[in-house]
Amino acid sequence: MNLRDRKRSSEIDPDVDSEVIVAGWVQTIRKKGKIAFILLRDRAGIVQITAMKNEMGEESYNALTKVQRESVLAVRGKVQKSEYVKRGFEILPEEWAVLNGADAPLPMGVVDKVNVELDTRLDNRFLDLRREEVLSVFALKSMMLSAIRSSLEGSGFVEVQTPKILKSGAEGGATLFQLDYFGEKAYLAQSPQLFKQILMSSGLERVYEIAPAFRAELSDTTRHLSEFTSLDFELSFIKSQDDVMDVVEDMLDTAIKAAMENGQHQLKTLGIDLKAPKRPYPRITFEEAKAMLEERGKKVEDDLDTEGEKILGNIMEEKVYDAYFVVEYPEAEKPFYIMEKNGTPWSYSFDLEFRGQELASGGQREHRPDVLEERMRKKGLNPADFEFYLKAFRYGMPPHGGVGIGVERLVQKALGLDNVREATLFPRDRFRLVP
RNA sequence: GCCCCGAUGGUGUAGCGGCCUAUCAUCCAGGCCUGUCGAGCCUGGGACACGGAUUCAAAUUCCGUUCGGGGCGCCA
Repeated sequence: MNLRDRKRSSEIDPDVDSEVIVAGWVQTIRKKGKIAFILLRDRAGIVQITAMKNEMGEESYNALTKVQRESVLAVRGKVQKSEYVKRGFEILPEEWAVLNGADAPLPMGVVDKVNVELDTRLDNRFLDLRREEVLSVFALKSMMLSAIRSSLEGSGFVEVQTPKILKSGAEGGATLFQLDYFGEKAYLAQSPQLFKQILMSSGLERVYEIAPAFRAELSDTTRHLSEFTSLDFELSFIKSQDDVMDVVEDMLDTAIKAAMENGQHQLKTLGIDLKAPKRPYPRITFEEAKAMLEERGKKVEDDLDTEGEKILGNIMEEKVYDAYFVVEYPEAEKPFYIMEKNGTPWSYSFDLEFRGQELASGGQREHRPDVLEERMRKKGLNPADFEFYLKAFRYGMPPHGGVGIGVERLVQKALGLDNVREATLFPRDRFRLVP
């Protein structure tokens, strides 16, 4: 039996194939005396192997029907049309081999009729991913990222990689993981922010990066991870932050439409009726948002809290807007690299909100070195610590802006998942470092 | 970092001081069945997180440890 000749379950055509080799995981064996039905699963689907004692001989039949669930099994056999089987055909085994047996009992059931808690699932992610609905999330994530890449490439963005081991962080250092770098203190990058901006000075004009970001926040919520995938981009020669939001909107729209188009099967598996958010995404100023919330009796101080975010999400949902921008936050709430709206307490910043949750944060950057240094001091930072960054601003830095988007949050919200960990293969959080 | 809550077979649970040699389902093992498809039926197997305390008696109450769950803050 040569496995190179194996057919994936979805490729078998009973009108054409008379004999096939299939291989996959044994999902269930329904033994019924002298006949047994084995459901063999591969990534593409499931085929039924029908084993008959009188055809195969007692010894082979007994051995085959004793194989443990989730073992890897290869079968060569006749393809036979059958009205008994849902797919219209079955495979009558002529030769079979267990490529790798599974221990029993399984640490968690793949098709058992009992719930499994997320924690148990994550401890046994390899088994969890054997479930079609779990795998579907990651197939859809891949489709969305692929669409985002083409969308950005089509708009003239260049993909870049920036260092994840840094001497200093983007905003000081409170949320950084510290590590030992040949005897010197170093940190894991919480964002590619400073490097994206340095690249604006290089003349690349438009760059994007899809890479991990690390946050040592002691957060323990359904929307935080210690390591997440950050989709960042930065573009030069913008007139205002509206130019950045335009790209974000196009990108999100493309990503969701790609999932709708290419992921129909997966969406059906998950039972999700995915719809692209209504465009254009409204752009509400912070002050307007504050007024809308206060109208509902919700006090707003300097920033939107989680409750405020959710209420605003509900208000916008009533107007059939799933996605919207909140723009011009108080500059005091925003990092040093954001441009102030001169003469006002506001800033040229925006958050992308999706059904009441922050998905992305961006804005126009301060590109004038003297103003930038002043802002750093205002935020309690020492410009001398950021010399490698400030240097790039002194020899020709174009006006620019950009954004950082949480990829797992995007997938979580788009697919309506309860927990961001569901959108992460091997999540890292405050309590989880393994697997 | 703060506030709540929880830990019972491999998995998911019932239990709320003595009626627990601990319930049910799933699972595993064995048996019956040649058309199953959440197969069915019969028999059997397997657990009170750890350490201490209270009590005649602790799965059950109390304290600590470890590990989880939800929320807040912070953020993507």
